[in-house]
Amino acid sequence: MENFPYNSNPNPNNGDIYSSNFISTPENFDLSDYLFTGEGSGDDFWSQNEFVQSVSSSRGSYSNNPTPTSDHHDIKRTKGVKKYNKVEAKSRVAFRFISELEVLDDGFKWRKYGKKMVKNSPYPRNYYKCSSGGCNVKKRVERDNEDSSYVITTYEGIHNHESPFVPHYTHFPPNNIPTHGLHNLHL
DNA sequence: CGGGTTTGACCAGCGC
DNA sequence: GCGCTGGTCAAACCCG
Repeated sequence: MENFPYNSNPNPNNGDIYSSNFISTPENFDLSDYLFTGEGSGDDFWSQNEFVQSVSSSRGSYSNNPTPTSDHHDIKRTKGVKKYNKVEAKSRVAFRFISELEVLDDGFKWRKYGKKMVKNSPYPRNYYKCSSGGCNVKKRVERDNEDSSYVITTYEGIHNHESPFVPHYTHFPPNNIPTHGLHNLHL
């Protein structure tokens, strides 16, 4: 934890986003680079459109580049590879911040399960799963190929448990996260 | 020895 | 159909 200045816990199940220590080094973290994404089904916490509007309208450097991967989620699997179904949607949250370190210590335990070189980027993308049993939250970590001082971390899913390291804060409704938090905390 | 990391392989989706 | 790309698995490996 001491290697990373932010105690950011993006889990919408707790209120860390509103906690005073959510951002402890504002000079390194531009909240307008702090992205919320949802799935396209419209039934989610935040639809993709809501995300684009609420974030890109204020600045949104990634508004034209929302999390680019296919929005599918595991339902069943064949040999070695999961099959996906868009019907099952999960929330997704993306952060973009300046850091020399690529691993954001967010209070959860993550197990790395893959590393992949991605097109149009000299930097690999790393894949992590929450190592807590029964928790299917994943995150992807990659460097911004346009500005390697930035690290892009994308969380997918919602933890079904509390952070083992971060105290629980007051509950907040997920619907309140995006614009409200952005504007209140804008630097 | 248990848990995490590395890395090659596998598969699905997509564009052509 | 084919090739490319992204996401995941899992065996081997590493480390405390």
